[in-house]
Amino acid sequence: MINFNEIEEKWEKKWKEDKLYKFNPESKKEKLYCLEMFSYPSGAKLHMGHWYNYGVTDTWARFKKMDGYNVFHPMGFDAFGLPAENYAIKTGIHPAISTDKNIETMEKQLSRIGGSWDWDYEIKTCKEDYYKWTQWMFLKLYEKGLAYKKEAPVNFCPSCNTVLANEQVISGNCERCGSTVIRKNMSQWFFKITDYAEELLNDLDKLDWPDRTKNLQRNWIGKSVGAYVDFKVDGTDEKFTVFTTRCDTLFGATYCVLAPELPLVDKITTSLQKEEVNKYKEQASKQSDIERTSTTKEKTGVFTGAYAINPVNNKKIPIWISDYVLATYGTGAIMAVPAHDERDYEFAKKFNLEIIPVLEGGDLSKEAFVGDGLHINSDFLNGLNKEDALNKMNAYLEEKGFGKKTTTYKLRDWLVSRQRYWGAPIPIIYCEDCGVVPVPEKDLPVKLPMDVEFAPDGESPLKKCDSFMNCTCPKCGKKAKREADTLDTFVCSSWYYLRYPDAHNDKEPFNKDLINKILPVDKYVGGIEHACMHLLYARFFTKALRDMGYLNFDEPFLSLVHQGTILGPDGEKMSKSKGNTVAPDPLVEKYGADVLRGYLMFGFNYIDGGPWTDDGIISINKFYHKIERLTNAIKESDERITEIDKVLHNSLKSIREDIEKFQFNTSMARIMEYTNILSKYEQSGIPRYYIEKLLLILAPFAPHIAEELWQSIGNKYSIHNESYPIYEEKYLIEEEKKIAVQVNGKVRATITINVNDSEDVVKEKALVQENVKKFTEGKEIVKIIVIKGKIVNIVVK
RNA sequence: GCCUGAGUGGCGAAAUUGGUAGACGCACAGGACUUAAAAUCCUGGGAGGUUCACCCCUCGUGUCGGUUCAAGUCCGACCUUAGGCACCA
Repeated sequence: MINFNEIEEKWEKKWKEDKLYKFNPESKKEKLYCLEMFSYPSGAKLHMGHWYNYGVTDTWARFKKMDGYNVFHPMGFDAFGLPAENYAIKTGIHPAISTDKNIETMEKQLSRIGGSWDWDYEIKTCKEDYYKWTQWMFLKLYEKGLAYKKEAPVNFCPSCNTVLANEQVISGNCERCGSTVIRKNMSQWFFKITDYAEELLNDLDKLDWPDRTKNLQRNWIGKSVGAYVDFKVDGTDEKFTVFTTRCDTLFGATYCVLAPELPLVDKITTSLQKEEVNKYKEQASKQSDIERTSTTKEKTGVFTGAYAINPVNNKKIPIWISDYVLATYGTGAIMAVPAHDERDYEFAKKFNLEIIPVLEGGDLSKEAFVGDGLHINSDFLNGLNKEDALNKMNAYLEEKGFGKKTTTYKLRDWLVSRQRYWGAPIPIIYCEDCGVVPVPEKDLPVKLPMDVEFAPDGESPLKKCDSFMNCTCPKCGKKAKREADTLDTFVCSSWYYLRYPDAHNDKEPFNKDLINKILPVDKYVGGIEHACMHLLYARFFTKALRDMGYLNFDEPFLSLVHQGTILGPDGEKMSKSKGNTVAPDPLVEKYGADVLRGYLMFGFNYIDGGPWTDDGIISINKFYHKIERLTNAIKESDERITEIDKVLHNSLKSIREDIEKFQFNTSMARIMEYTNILSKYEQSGIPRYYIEKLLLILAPFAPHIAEELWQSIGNKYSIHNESYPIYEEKYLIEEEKKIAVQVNGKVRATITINVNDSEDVVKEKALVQENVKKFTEGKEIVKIIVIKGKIVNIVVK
């Protein structure tokens, strides 16, 4: 019996030496870019998730290569980021050193998977030759007005001591460490992803992505169509704009509410109310986001003393402030229609504000009526339904200049600066005379200094590094200071797929012609947790670069697959604290990489994942050893066996279809069916032809074992340069077929039909069945449905 | 509350998209080989009923209805569960 583990290392070495997986960009074959999300080089060993993602996707890539595609399949590391820095703070080991070491370990471990990556295209985002171009990206976005700095209330993680993007705040907590995020006013760099909100939303329709993921993005972008309506502040020149999705209820607006942070609040607050307003403002600013947005919290608010004029009826309505209105959404101001909005109703009830119904229906003494109803108390809208009223009001507002139709999004601009060390420095210089000056392209990269004190204290560690901070202004030559913040690592990963095909280009981030040939990525595989982060950011980058003329495609990832999660044997998510982790390494040592890959493919629905079982992996070990035995039963003979041919070609057809769908469990099942039929002939010997087919079929699934056995039957190295077997239709045609005969939808018999049987013959065959007769006798046959080659259903009364 | 998925044997799962539910495998049971075990091979199997046995019958894909000659698949309502969003105006 072969020791799988031993032969695997032998072949991996040889494949590497021979550069078996060398990508040839000049190839005339159709290109296919297969990409797994690259990983962070942590100190820990590869976990089951890595194997599940990389091992299984590799089978797909190998299949495509054997099937005639010019497969581009690179690998690299997302090497900047907090863990290395935190590790450094703890141990004193510099992130550059620990990261390099981790990468080296991971490279070794990855090669043990037996992946068909071409390592000549490897990327490490923390290296100068990469982050130089990350900085270049920043400059290009800056040039285009898509990168800007502004003072704004931002999410700050007190534990990581840095700001976070909205996407990195998971229900009020830091995505990385789980600490409660607080709000801080800080001057920060943003990317204007909101400029692309509409396109990011619309282009989802073009993508072969899971619906789940598309919905997450749609939800996150949060488009909502409504109108801006301008309100004048009574007795002043001030005015403000509210956003509403129901401008048709404008006649029911009985008060307005401003977010407490709005600058306008101070301008309009009457002296009588000043004290109360200030007190409320202070209170509100102290609250965390979770406290503030809790739906269970009772409404609070304060009257400003000022009144607004409702433009449609010139009614004076009071202006309040309340924290239930968010400064960051819409305009930070609303018109309140308490009769038809639950929140406004609650607020109005508490503070005794007027409630005017403008829609028919409901019982306002109990609650707000939020359903649909015909308009009342609404002048020219009376009697209209929602749709008509909206149209009419929109037209009216526009005509009178009171407001206009508009669209808002929940998506906010992407905050990219971080007050941490281990990241790409932002290529910006501050000059007293010239202001904000971008670093000229020729001066890139702005090197990350190595000798830095990086204990985080809420300010960038780079700030304390004089040799870094002090520079001369590129414009006027005077002394100047550098930007001390670094870029979020999500910026690095937003364009890495563009760098791979041209990873060693030192003149530009990529050659335009080359990447337009190899991109977009045809198959992208990774976890769903990146749905509203990496996957959204990368789409934004692609679109922005397209608009700058660098790319001729709109979307980076045409087809996306998420692997599921392999859970611990207890059905819980694997975690060290629960002690339910299953490490790949010991299993690889015991059974080999192919067996582990095989079980990961066979034992789960790839997209669902599921709990690990040891029994499962044993069964694949048995299966591969069975293939080994069958290979030993090889017989030099040209004999063809019809029974085997049928199974072979049927299996081949299914295997192809299933691999296409990332259904490796069923494709493995078909291989098993084929081996089952072969094993019937084990004693008498199996003709070479069938053994070769078996190994070729197996090659993408168990690349090492297939290579070894291929050689053992005297074939030429390497099996991975062979073509994947193709099925022939003629073997799929069944001359005879067993089909079911139903009476009133219940199966009562099966009959064997011939392909050439006419419908009448089939009916005849069905009706003469004993058991069919039993159920039809004495009854009237209403009709007989014959579905060709599938079923007969006799309807009786 | 809103938006997505998911729910099928003891277990992992499959089902040509409306056409014999449970492919393939695990575990299990019986048998063969063996002094014995391991390994391997063969047979069996959704539940219940009937039968010496084969046949056959009833029920069966979370629940309740509906459409259809025919429903795991389509429609409606609901339950459970996972994930996302949530005072978004």
